[in-house]
Amino acid sequence: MEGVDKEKVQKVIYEMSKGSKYFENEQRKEALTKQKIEHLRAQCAALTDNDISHFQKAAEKKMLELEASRDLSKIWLHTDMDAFYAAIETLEDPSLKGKPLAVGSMSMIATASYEARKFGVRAAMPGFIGCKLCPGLVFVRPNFERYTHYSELTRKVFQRYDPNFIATSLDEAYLNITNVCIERSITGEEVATELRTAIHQETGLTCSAGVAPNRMIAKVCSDINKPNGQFILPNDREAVLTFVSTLPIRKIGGIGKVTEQMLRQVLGISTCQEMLQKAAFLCALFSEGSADFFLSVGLGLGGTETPEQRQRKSISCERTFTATNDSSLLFEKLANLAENLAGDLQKEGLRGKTLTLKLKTADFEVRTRAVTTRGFINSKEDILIYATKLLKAEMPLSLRLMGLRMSQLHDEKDDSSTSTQKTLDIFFRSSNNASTGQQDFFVHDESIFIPEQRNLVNYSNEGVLSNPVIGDGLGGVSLDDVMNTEKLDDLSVLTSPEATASSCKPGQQLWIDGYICSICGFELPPGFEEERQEHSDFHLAESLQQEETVDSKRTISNESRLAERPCSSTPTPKKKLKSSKEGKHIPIDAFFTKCNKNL
DNA sequence: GTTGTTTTGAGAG
DNA sequence: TCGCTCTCTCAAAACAAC
Repeated sequence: MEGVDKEKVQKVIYEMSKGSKYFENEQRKEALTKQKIEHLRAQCAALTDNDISHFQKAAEKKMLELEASRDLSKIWLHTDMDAFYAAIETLEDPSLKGKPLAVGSMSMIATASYEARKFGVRAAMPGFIGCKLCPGLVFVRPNFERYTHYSELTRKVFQRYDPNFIATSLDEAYLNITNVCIERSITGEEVATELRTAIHQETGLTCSAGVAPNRMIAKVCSDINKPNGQFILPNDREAVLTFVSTLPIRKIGGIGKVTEQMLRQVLGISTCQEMLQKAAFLCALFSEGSADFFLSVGLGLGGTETPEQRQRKSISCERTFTATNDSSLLFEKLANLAENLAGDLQKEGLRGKTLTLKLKTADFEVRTRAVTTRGFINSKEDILIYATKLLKAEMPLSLRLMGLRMSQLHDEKDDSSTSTQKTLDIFFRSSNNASTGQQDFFVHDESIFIPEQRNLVNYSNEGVLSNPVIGDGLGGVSLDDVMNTEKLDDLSVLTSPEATASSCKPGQQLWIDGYICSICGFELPPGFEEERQEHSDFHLAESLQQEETVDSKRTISNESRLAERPCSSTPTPKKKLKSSKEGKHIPIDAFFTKCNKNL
């Protein structure tokens, strides 16, 4: 921003931050970045002339390929609303007009008005620093319903120019205006002017626009004449190359503070064009994907086709709070998060397999710990079981943020769920579920089939349930249960040897209808005598093993229980390799292959 | 033993 | 007194397949 005393702003930010835990963490992160830079420098120095010549050839080949893919036939427009949240608040309350305004709180500013920006106040800045920079700063709490309403109004306008426009946030969108330009014989510039006028008429808000042959450049262009302006780059190769020749790499979406530092300090790259000059080194030092991206940037290439609508890959929630090491408070917050996440999953009809616990310590260190469950889950109770295990493994610690994310999603509406029918363990489990009502925690044979659950089954409690049947994924686990280690570990009774042994007496094994195993539901027609015998032996061995281990398991101390970690999570140090028996998942297909071979 | 794939944690944007 | 949500990438470890 012009007129901002950047030095003064930097000094205020430094003075306000130094000595804080946040600041210390930032320094830690900077040290890590320096390490990365040193590592890259060493790699660079180790390159021989031969290496460089090899990578130069590879880079030239890649650049030719990329150049061949250049498409100048499309016209893309990027729009960005000006200080969107602040502008809406001013529109709704005209008394705010002309005042330095921050939408957010003392903790964090989401958007600042242009009057506030003159003082150096900006988005993603803590409110208390904003106050210091601009003593008269007016704060307004965010009102997302309001912003969504206005966003919808802008989208109605976008729709008229490109029905398949790509909204990247409430206030930004990409429009492919090629057809509009052709059909109405007008230029991209005329479309941009018309669209911005329409937005203003229909919302009372202003926006900026950029027009270019691809999305990457269009986004850069929309920032050039902000606020309430536009910039048009013609669909001409030379114009594009001239444009990027002096363009600082930091202007490109995807190149942030760390990448900028690495490219500048290791290879001396600061403009997009310099990417091409150092192409061989980019290919030598970075992964293929990264190198391709950097070279595309150097050539001014970007997306020109409207991408297919992507499916959601994860769903999460997280909350920041006053740092605490009070475990009861932390588990209470965890329960709230589990409830929120379950609600969101159920609202969208989704279930997930991988649960990730995110933690931010009082020192701002961020950790994630994940567990992959055997089946798809979405109930608060199931989520809480796994989340609690993950959190317990990290205790004790002082936290200021916790979050839960579910990934490897599966749409409930799509019940084909082929992925759950791939392995014997799931096969066995599902057949047992049918008779017991259990879903995710039934263990037929802990040592073979369910390594993730070993922390649940390695020790059973004194009180073994006479009836192992528990409803939908251990429903009804209360906060008290979660808080109480003993109670939580009582869950092991679900998978206790007694619980399963009672249903696994080999002598009672019957082939229902002549081919369905009454214990696990596995189907083996008469004629597969050898396999049927093998199958019976398996259940016999299983039963004997369980009986043998019952007593020893009961004697395991509480200490060893606490030392257990969720097996699928990967805390530091990484989990040990399991023995083949412990960790082996036997693909059901493989079993059938074997059967066929024996025919 | 080698190679390819998946999982996990970390971090960028 | 420094947020929330989501996607993507990378490296290393774990694991499967040959």
